[in-house]
Amino acid sequence: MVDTPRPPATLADVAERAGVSRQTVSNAINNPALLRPDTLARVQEAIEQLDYTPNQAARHLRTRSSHLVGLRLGPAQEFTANMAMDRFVHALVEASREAGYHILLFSGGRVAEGELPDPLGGYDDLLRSTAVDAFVVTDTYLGNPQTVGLAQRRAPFVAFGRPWDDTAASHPWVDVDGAAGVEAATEHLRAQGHERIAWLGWQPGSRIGEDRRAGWHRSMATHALSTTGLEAAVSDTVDAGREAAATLLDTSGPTAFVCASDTLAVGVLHALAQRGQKPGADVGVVGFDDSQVAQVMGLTSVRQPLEEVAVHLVAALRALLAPGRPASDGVLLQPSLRIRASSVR
Amino acid sequence: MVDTPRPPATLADVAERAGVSRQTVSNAINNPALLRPDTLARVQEAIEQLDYTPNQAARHLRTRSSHLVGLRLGPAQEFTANMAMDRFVHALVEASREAGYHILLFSGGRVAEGELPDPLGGYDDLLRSTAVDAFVVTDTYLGNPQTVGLAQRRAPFVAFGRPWDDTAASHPWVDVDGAAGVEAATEHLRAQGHERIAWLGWQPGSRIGEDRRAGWHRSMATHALSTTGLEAAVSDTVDAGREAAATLLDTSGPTAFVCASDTLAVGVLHALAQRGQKPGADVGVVGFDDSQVAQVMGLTSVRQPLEEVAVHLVAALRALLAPGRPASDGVLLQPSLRIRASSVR
DNA sequence: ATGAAAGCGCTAACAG
DNA sequence: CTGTTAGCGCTTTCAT
Repeated sequence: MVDTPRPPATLADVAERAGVSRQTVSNAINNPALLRPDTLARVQEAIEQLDYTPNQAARHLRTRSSHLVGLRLGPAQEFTANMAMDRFVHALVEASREAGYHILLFSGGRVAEGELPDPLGGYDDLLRSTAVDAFVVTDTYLGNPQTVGLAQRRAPFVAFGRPWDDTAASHPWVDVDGAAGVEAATEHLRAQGHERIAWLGWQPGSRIGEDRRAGWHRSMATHALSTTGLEAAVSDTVDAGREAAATLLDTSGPTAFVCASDTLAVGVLHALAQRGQKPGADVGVVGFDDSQVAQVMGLTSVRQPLEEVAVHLVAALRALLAPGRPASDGVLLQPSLRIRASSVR
Repeated sequence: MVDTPRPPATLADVAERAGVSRQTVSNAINNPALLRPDTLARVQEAIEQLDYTPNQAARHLRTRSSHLVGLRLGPAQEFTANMAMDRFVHALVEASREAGYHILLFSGGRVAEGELPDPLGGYDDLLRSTAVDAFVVTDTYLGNPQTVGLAQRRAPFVAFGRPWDDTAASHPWVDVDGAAGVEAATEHLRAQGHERIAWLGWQPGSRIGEDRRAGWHRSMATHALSTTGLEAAVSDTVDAGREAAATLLDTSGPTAFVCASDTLAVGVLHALAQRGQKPGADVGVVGFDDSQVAQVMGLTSVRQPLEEVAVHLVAALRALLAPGRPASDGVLLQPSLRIRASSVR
């Protein structure tokens, strides 16, 4: 009753069945145009009948290409980055599939208390063991030791995130224009009649944070609105956001908040609830990331086009791995604003 | 100035450098006990100097084991499942790493409007092409066509999720005792003095949903509390949860809600906000999944031990792929209750 | 304890 | 257009 799990068919099996040589079968798969139509048909029929699928390992060994792309899941990813990571991974898997690639997840390894994570942890082995063809690097917000390190090792990779201050960088990258997103958010609040629009951002040192703040500043300048006393820089937690919002409300009476993250925006919502003020009607609030939290709480938020990011990353990957390496380049995509109750009067 | 990217060292390179045969180097890596200490040391030194890492493709071809485990990311994952997926994937990657496995993500493929997704979409090719050694199957909540299908194909896999009604199932699985989690949640609300505790669940047809509901029912029975008029079954959205909660509050005056998901619990919070009632102080609310949303909104929630689930899954995987296949078995883990403001008076 | 030979399944290069 | 030859880097016999 037990149908013995026969070993999968090989090229040789197909060749024999179709009455051709192994090479011809190989061509039928990788270069069908080279075959005469009738031969091709015969081979394809044999493939069908034997339910043949090429052995990846053998192909990989021969062609030195695994069609695998490595993606490192950070050691206990930063909360903020985490909020959108899920969507990004989905998008990347989908985009890769269409290009014939699979995503290989790996971990940076556990980081001991008080130790800095090895920025290249895990990359090296995967690369040298020829387990992956290339990497997608996402955590460029840490500064960019990994892009530099990978470049030194001549590892093929594409980055989600600009090479901010590394002018020597010469790898392909895709990023989202955070400043433009925040600017649109600020414009939106202005259009709702707000003039005292506060910025709730992160502590200095994050290029991403500085970029987003710039969008607020630009918009305020455009409308000749004062920004003095209207900003705070805190760590990316709900509590920090709540406290900072409360202080700002007490000291300089903003009527709206633009935040560097949904997390901070939720903090603002908490502060408003504590004082019995209604988001939207009383005080406008906009977050960043369009996380599930924003969707569920009715929080207006800047949404990164992660699906598009993924498609561009995969396109860059293909170009990178194709024979004639074209010049590296960067792509900057525009986010969109998801307007919900928290910013509408 | 360009340091030519020399091809990685091979076994032969190491052998030559160490003055031994290739085979001895192979043994040094896979079976060090076979070597004389001094030979071993010499080989290891050569490995070090040449920065040698075994070529995965060659090893894979030879041993027929890729050390890759496939995980399918569902086509536009159900919202609920999604909320905890991120944490699970992290946990799985981490657990796999320690066992020398990597996670290969693949997509079920896009599902056309109105079409049912192919439950085995993507699995087959990966398996026959020897790209992965095994699978982790997560979406058993769909019923379990994939476990049945995979079993038929004799594909090695372990499941996160019980084989509910498939008594013939003989694969290893790990699951979380949802009923126990909900029971604990209900007990907690009872300890807070609540007697009219409502259940807000999903529409029938989901074994997971029925299981969770059973926990509520059991707890209510234990305390001889009536459940009549105290339950609603809706689809898993915030709006549906809000409406159902409002109706229940109007018709049968519950003082607390236990919900099948955080999504529904958020709906309850919305309903309370609309009537000016305070979660915790006025009406107790407990969700399920301990998602970011719960953490950020101060929602008490049942938390699945996903890290532990991952560890058990990987252990099962190792046993499955090891020579002497031990009998399959299941593991049922206990969730814990994360108590926050929404359930405390 | 070490070495020699064979071959996993495939494709690149060349020959016919 | 099709077939032959060779070899990717490794591990598994089987000798020594």
